[in-house]
Amino acid sequence: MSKPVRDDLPHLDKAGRPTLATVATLAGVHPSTASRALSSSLKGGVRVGSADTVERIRRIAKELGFSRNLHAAGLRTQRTSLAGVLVPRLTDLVLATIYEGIDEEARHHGYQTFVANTNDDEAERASKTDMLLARQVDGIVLGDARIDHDEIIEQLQARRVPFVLVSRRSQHHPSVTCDDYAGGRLAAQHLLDLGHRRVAVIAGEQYASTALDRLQGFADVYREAGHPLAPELVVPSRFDVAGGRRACQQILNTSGAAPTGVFVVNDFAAIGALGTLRSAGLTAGRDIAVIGYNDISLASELPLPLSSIRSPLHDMGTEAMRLLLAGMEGAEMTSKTLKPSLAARESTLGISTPA
Amino acid sequence: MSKPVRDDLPHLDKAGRPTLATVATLAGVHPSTASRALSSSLKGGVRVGSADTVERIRRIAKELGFSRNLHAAGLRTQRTSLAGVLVPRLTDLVLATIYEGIDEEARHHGYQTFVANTNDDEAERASKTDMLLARQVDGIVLGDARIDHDEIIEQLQARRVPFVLVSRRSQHHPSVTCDDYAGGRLAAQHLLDLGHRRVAVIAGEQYASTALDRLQGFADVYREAGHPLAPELVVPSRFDVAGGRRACQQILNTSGAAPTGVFVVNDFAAIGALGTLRSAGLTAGRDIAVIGYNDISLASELPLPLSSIRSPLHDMGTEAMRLLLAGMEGAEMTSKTLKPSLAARESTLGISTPA
DNA sequence: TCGATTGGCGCAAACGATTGGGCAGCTGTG
DNA sequence: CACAGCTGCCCAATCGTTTGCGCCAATCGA
Repeated sequence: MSKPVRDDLPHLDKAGRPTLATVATLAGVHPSTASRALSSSLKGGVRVGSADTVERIRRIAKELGFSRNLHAAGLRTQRTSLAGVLVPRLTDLVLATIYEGIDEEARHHGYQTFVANTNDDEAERASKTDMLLARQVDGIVLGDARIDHDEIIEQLQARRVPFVLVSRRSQHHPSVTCDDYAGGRLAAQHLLDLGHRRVAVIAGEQYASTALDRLQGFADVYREAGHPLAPELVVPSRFDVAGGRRACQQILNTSGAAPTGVFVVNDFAAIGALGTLRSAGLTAGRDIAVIGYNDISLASELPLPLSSIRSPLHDMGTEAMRLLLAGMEGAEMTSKTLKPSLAARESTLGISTPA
Repeated sequence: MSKPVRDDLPHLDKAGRPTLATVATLAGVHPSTASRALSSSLKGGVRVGSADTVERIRRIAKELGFSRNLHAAGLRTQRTSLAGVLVPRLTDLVLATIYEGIDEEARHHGYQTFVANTNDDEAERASKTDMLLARQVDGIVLGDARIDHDEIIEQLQARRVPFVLVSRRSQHHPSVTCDDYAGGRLAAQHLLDLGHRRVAVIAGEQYASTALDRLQGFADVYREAGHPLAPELVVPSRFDVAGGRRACQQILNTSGAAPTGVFVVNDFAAIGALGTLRSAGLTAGRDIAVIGYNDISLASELPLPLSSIRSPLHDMGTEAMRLLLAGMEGAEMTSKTLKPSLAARESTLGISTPA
């Protein structure tokens, strides 16, 4: 990086770090000249000084370890190179992976991201959104949209802040999602092919389009095949391990014929379900088939490898950011849908004993 | 939140959002008065206007949905209320959990956090640090410190930026960590108590104090017990699932007597190891004991519940932020060490077949 | 009635960077 | 030699907010 800051320079800021004026003074030019010299690398060289002046300024800036105050620059230019990201929780690996995609793409385009958890809570969503706006973000990626009436989205529209939804869609707003309906159908067809006629669904949160669409696709396939789902075997749940555990318990407690297969709309919840089944003395893959959703990296490595629907999480993030970048430049924003695929493993195929 | 922005107001910013001047004009006062009225809630009411003026200004601000431009404010006050956080990767649940603790505590004290991944890569660490400094953060939490020579830390010291390490320690720098040495000893004592004499260690990255300390504690107990570790059974690894898988494969390939137990310094790597064992036809908990580290929420829910050393991740985050806050106020910073504990489960205790 | 005190606000200068406009000094041409 | 055109840089305004200083009017005491 750079040499330590010296203490005997002109125009240092209060933290003792060099400012543009420091560089300019040392180079014997006006701050405006220094500004142009340092930013001409970014913009096509219009109105930039002579080659040796530019060279000298750049060298001095580097020697000083100067880095421009992005807030001051943003104040002047009205652009912060900041994109806000709102997610339910970063400890949810699914969202963390999407976020990494978002951030990666943002950096490739000179943007930085500011991320915050909302815990799917309305009050938190509102306050975190306000926080992002107070930080003057140039645009927002929303990872926690609600399917129906979403106040936050309306706020953003009213304030004309460019935004894009990711993972979850909401009405006609621009979004990048995985085709959850198709994914639900994939899961259903897989279980159906294996001969499962009576199946349960651990259905996730009912305000999330992901959960709803996956269930819808799944239910449609079973209905079309002449085996409509039993309503008591479709139970909502949280998306985490504990949620899956509870929902699975509820299914096991249901009277009537036990299901031979379970579709869990989220891998973490599926792991919770596996835990419950184990506690109940059932072996997944033999006594009951279990298929999850998202195909997180753990799924294939579990002591009992979990069948799952793979969705391109990282790509969803990068695509979402790309769409937002387009939107911030005033382009039309058209939603994008990525394709899921099936990853069949022991939890549905049965247990293969290796040699 | 607030009403939509009107278009016919004075002094809107370029994005059409109201500024302090908008509020002031509508309230018929000078911007400085408005500033004082709106910030007196924060600071003990010195030099603040009459009660009804303040009231009127606050009401108008709320009606307009005014929120102050934090960058402009920071420019003036030289304090951004921003803390930077550097972590190896947010998709590592361990770091994500620590980060949540950090962020939570920060918000309680009116700070926001700006987080970035460094992938434990020196170049990325440098550029992300520069980025945080360009954003004028008031302090930094480093979650990716190197045990030995750490350039980033020296930079921060030279620039007099308050910082604190979390999870990993480095020399004498202020840090909040879990007592990894003690944790390593716990794991060793557990395996020793169960009768394992020949054990392997999947030892993690050798630049991280967490990995080194855990191994050291583990090795010490075995040495003291008269069963020093076989060097070929101690293999470094990445911290993720794939890293554990590879390291475990290497251990299985080792000539000589096979170990009866494995200590993996990280739960994700432990899950990878479980995958390898399963592929090799070995059943963890019966053929070989496996114990991980961190006790992530999944560990207890796995089809084969994983024994692990629990470390208070969330608390480490909050404590780290507390320490940083103290440091930012100029207080002395003294490192803190939290205590780990043992969570023994089937992967070491053996498989209990439920009724 | 008048001077001293004080409460309530306004004024203007910052903070650090950017940028349109403009002013020198140079070269080239007729 | 005069003038146009160009190059290379500076000037000053500006972004939105904060804050030391000081003004004005109201209140009080004598």
